[in-house]
Amino acid sequence: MVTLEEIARLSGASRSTVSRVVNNDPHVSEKTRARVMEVVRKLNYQPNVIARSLAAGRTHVLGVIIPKRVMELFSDPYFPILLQGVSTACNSFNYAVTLWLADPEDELRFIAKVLNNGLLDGVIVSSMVLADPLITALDASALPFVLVGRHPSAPAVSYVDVDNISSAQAAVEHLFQLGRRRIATITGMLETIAGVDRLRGYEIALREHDLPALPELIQDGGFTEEGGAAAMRQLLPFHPDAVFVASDTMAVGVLRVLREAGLRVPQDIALVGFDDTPAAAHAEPPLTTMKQSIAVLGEMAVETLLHSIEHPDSGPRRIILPTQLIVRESCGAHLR
Amino acid sequence: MVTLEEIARLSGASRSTVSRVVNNDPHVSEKTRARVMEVVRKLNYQPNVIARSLAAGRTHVLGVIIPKRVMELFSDPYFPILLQGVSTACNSFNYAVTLWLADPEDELRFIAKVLNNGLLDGVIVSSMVLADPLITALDASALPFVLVGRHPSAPAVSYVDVDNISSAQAAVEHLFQLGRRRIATITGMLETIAGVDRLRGYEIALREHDLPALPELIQDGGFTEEGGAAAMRQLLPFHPDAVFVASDTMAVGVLRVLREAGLRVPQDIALVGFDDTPAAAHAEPPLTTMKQSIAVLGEMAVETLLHSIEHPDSGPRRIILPTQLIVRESCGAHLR
DNA sequence: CGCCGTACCGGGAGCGCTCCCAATTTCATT
DNA sequence: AATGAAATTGGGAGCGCTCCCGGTACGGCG
Repeated sequence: MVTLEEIARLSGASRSTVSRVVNNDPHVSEKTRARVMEVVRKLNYQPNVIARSLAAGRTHVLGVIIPKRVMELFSDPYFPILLQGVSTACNSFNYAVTLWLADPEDELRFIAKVLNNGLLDGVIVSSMVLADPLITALDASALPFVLVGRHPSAPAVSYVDVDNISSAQAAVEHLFQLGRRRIATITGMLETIAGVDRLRGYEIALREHDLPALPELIQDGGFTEEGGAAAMRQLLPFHPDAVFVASDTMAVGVLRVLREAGLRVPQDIALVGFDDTPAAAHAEPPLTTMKQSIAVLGEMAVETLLHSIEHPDSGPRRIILPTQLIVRESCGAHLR
Repeated sequence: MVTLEEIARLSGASRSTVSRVVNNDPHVSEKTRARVMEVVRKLNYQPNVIARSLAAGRTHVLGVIIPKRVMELFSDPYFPILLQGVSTACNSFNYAVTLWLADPEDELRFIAKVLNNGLLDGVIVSSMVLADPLITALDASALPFVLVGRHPSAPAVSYVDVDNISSAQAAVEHLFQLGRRRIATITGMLETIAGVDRLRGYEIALREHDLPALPELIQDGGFTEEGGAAAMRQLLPFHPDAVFVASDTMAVGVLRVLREAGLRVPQDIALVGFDDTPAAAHAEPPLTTMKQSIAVLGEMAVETLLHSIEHPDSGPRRIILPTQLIVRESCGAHLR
């Protein structure tokens, strides 16, 4: 292993100077810098990140914590895209990402291990589960962290999110504008705040039109394609003329069921989804959906986290990214 | 931060003794051990993994490298499940996992960074792309690594895989046994070895029955659901009586197209998939498929890697996990 | 009672780096 | 040419731990 000391010896500079060169410290003359760099390049020297971390007290490693249960939702492109955003941002800031899949069983042991072992400079938590003990523990620790998705039980923490409530409301309102009146909804997993918030938005939209939220028109689809299909089957006997589906993945399942039932989308029943995953555009018919930029969500999470690492006592930051209704065919807007 | 030294001071033992206790070294009397442990527990001491790594020369961190391009296949449950297997195994061996999404652009910089920075004790590579420069670099470095999926260009390395060739062959043979003769295939991404091998197995099965592999009956589905659907549309005019689909994810797309085309599965056309993802059982009709235990693949990768970390000069190991044909309805076996 | 072997324990060195402070050099200014 | 400030450089301490080596205590044996 090539060490700083060795570079120093070979370039005739001191360990300190080499360190300065490697770290782009301006207090080095151009001449020495060039001399040192040559040796660095020749030996293909790579600073040992472990030693650096120990000395500097920071590791340049961020953690992403994903509860195992949430991992089951991976078939939804949401998480992969989020991870990609996180990874991209980390790369550009010269940070590394470590992925932690939290096992709910040994949650406690896990928390202690992650928070105190000194490996992480900060963590991004995509806990979506309400009342997560992880959040409490994180809040009590000194480790900087940011949530992806707001969290009601953690009042004063940083998070990055979209406004699920008003986005859902807007999606439903769009259906109202197109003349639909018997609007159902298929909700996401209701242990997640996104699931709850999107339901909330649906209810508000109905209330604005002085309509009651009928229990038979609200079905849980659990954020999976299968769940969405099952929920739609429950809905069928009640003849909704439109459905707000809380994720595109579920909407794909819904479309399948409707096709099997011989219902035409959007003539017989209109559909609006959420997320704008790639599948939405390819669906048959193409899905009208509320777009959120999941990758950007991940990137912003990193930026927010890095900010609170650099400025430990700047207060919490909340970042709300915009959403946008992408009108395609499943809502029937093109028919009018 | 609680340090070893502090525990030592408070428990009246030396730094060394505390270290021994923490690391379960047997050369400590029960009395001192108990005394030390009490303080450890009271202060909730967690060893600093960074300092430990520097001193011990190993980090207890494994890397999983996934090329960004492969990441696009995340909508296939394959990767999430693989990761879960890796994560589970690491947890049980007290290792941490860090996920590296390799950007093909700055591949070189990336490789240097990962291989030499000292953070990783070893890496698991799920490169599926043929002729990957990563493999070459890894091979040249001293870092232990194991591939998930064999790699033809890397002869003497450890890997964990299933026998894709003979598994595919068996799947196609099953269709022959059921009386099908005009058997088509939808292949996976042919830049991946799994994609190539499964095609290979298909060809062998045909040859065994003295049938030529007709180009019009071989379509590329790229391992995605959409790709599978598109490939099936290409196949339709040639009226196959059976299709071997190289992944269940693609098979789901295929089923959709067949339904739209008014073809009955399995009466008009039989289907066999690959993987046995959860979707296979839920498909309509339930999908006959060649099952591989993806999570076990991940676990074995970890075990293999740890083995070669502990025994640096034990030769490479190749582990081939068994596959199993799961007969459901899409192949038509239940009709006979 | 003295000796030796074993079990247990403590301290020093060192992992490769950063950071601080002090020493040295350079250079503009009078 | 002398002076002082600024730029550059070098060395030491130390991050929290492991590992090695040597020391002490204790027991059994002749």
